Amino acid sequence: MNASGESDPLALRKANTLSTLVADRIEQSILTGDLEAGERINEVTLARELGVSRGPIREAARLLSNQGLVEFVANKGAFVRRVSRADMLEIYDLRAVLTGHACELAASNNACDLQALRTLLDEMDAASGSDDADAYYALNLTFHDRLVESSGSKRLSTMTASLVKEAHLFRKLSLSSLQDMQTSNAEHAEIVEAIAARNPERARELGERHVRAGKARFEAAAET
Amino acid sequence: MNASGESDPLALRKANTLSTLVADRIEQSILTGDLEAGERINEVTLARELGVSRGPIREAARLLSNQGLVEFVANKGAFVRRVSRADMLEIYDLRAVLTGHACELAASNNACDLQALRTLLDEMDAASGSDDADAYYALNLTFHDRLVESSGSKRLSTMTASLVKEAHLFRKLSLSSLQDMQTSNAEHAEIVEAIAARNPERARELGERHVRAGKARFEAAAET
DNA sequence: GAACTGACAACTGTTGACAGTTTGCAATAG
DNA sequence: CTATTGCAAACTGTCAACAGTTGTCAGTTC
Repeated sequence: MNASGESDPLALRKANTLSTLVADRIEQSILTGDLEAGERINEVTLARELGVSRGPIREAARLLSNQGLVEFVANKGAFVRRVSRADMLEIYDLRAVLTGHACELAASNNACDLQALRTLLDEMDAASGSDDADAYYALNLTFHDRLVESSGSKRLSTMTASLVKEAHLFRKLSLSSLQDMQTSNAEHAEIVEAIAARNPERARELGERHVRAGKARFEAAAET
Repeated sequence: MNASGESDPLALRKANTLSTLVADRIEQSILTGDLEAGERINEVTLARELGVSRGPIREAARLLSNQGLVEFVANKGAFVRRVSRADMLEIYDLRAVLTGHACELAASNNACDLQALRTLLDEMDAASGSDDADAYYALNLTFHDRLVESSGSKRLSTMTASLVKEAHLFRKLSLSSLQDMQTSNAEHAEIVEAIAARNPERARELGERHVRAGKARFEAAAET
């Protein structure tokens, strides 16, 4: 609501720099679809809109560029990344491999919060029980987030997060039939089990297979 | 007045923006050790040195920050990333997984330039034959580069490149005994063979194991 | 009527200046 | 002699103005 952000941002300005806040803002605009894929990010317009100068905007855009959300063209500016179907398949493959690795590490670690993961499993069951695809979708995201985080590898987390964000840019269809949700969550449960059982190989295999299954679902749904 | 800037940069300015050139320059300074790990990047000094203003410097730093070479602290500036031994192990694990994936893809693709890879194998053999660790090191880098590129996945390439650059920051020891070079290149050859034989599973397994072996060599050498 | 030319408008790239924060040093109190 | 406080220099964060580029559109020519 604060187009020229007042109370909240000002408090944060002590820790975070303006560029960071602007970056968050742009990121949100992109992920909510407020800024469409392929659209140019007009610096002066955005600067006026947010009540800052162009400097922080440019820095924020640079920050997002290496995260894969934004693309730069010299003398033409920053464009919201356009993600093709081929990109999506590539992203799924990478996520599969990284998720598998994360699960392997999580199964070897002591630092995995199984309780939290199991709670999310239950909540996702509830969501699919009431056929609430939106809720399931959100829970699924946080589940995968937690899963990767429990690997203990920060790099792995940021890599995955970046890929997930990029995947968001492909908006054609959000999938999730009732059937899909149920099988997906069954796979989740198996993964958590393997981690709890301290079986790294199996955890890896299941984690990788789960994302590959997601890729298959995507491919099936995106058949045109 | 560009301290050691010549005619070349001016020609490139048409295509690339100043920020990009500055970023390349900084990256080089970091990788050659000109800028030491943990050192702060002084904006005004660097700006004066390169004959540009602070804007491009800041943007370049932002560009490098998401590449893992530079770290930002609010109101304190940009620091050359400090890479610990634990970081190195984490990086090795990730590289192992990604390299495995790259090999798998390369074995499934038609777009793999086997000829180039084999040439590199020979050159590395020659380098280890004359016990030239530096040459081997450089060749090894390009070999892995080519290998990952032949996966056809651009994202995979940039991810790996980023990790490799980060690993460069850990300078303690460059490893490579004669023995290491020979075994390492034998592994390379096996990988190329598997790719040529169109055996994705084996290629993946070998690629992953090769980097893991590198990790083991690193651990053995870094024992203090 | 179609193709080319040249100016104009909109935007990005870059710069130099201003404001706020951090840090090190020096003076002072205990 | 040590600890604390206050100041000043250095540096980063931000801004507003200038310079160069790109794309468009009217005018001209064939």
